[in-house]
Amino acid sequence: MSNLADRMEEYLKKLLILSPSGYIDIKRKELANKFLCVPSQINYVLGTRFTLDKGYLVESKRGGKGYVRIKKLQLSVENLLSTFLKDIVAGGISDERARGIIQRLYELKYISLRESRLMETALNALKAVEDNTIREELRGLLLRDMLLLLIKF
Amino acid sequence: MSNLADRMEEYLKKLLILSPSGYIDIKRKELANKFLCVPSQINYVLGTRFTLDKGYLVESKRGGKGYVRIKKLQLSVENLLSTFLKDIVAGGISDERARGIIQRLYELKYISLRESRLMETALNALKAVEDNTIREELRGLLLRDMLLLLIKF
DNA sequence: TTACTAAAGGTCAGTAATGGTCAAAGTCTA
DNA sequence: TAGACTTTGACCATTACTGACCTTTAGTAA
Repeated sequence: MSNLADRMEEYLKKLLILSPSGYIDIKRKELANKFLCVPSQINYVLGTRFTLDKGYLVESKRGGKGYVRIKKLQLSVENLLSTFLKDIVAGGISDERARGIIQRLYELKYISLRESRLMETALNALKAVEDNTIREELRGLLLRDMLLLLIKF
Repeated sequence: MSNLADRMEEYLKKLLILSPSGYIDIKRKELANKFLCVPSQINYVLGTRFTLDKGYLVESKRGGKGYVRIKKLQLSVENLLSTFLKDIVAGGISDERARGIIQRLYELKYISLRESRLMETALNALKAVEDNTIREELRGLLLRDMLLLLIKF
């Protein structure tokens, strides 16, 4: 029922959980063979599911003895928040980045699923704002205030 | 008496009753084929028969392996919410009324303190929007989407 | 060293597979 | 027959997947 990309994502995340080192090394071609697809499909999955915003770091090496390494980042909530707040205060913030932040906070159990969805919904509503610049600013404001609030409670 | 839309409604409701999970997943195109109509007819049926007011929630995903999920809600607080929703959809909503709704939901223990604050914070951020009319609209959108979200989770 | 080769992995544009929207046309019904 | 409800179809948006072509690296023969 589910598609290739979803199954591959699930597979890789399972491997990550089982890995004591916190990262996994894979061979692009081997994985493609295992899932009966072209190698570039791996990049699609990595590019859509294992982004930095979602808390993953992907490194790779080409050529002989090449590999793709997927690492799950472990950051403390404090670091996360202060980094993000700095970014935000500096100006606006992209929609993608904002969502990444929310996702991370959820993974860190700092906010509940419902809270994370509420925040995402608030971001969504901003799509209705016509002006690009204003929207970015508003998004920054919104996210900052919500984060500050979460710190308080 | 028995037009396409009615027959399709009946069919889907039958499926829902038979589904242990409380929801069903369908393929828009397949269903259209089964009923010998254009795909958009499915959207018409969903939009007229499976609305929130009637206790249904519809979610979907596009692209390969996409789907349309229809969920039957267990009514209770949902009733209350849909009442609020009707008000909101009618146009914008005042800041006061918005806060009133949030307060009410908190009192009913439908949302936590933290959740209520998050929602209020989101409303606050809108103060930065200059244009009065746009602000009202945006507030309506925002609150509506957040309430819809709460129903889902 | 140098140059060549094989073995990786990366990019990107194109295609396929879905579902969504909206307005116009058709059909019923009070 | 006006207004409400249905149905259709053209056009749009999103997500997944593929393949041709490109870049990098390790190994090795000269």
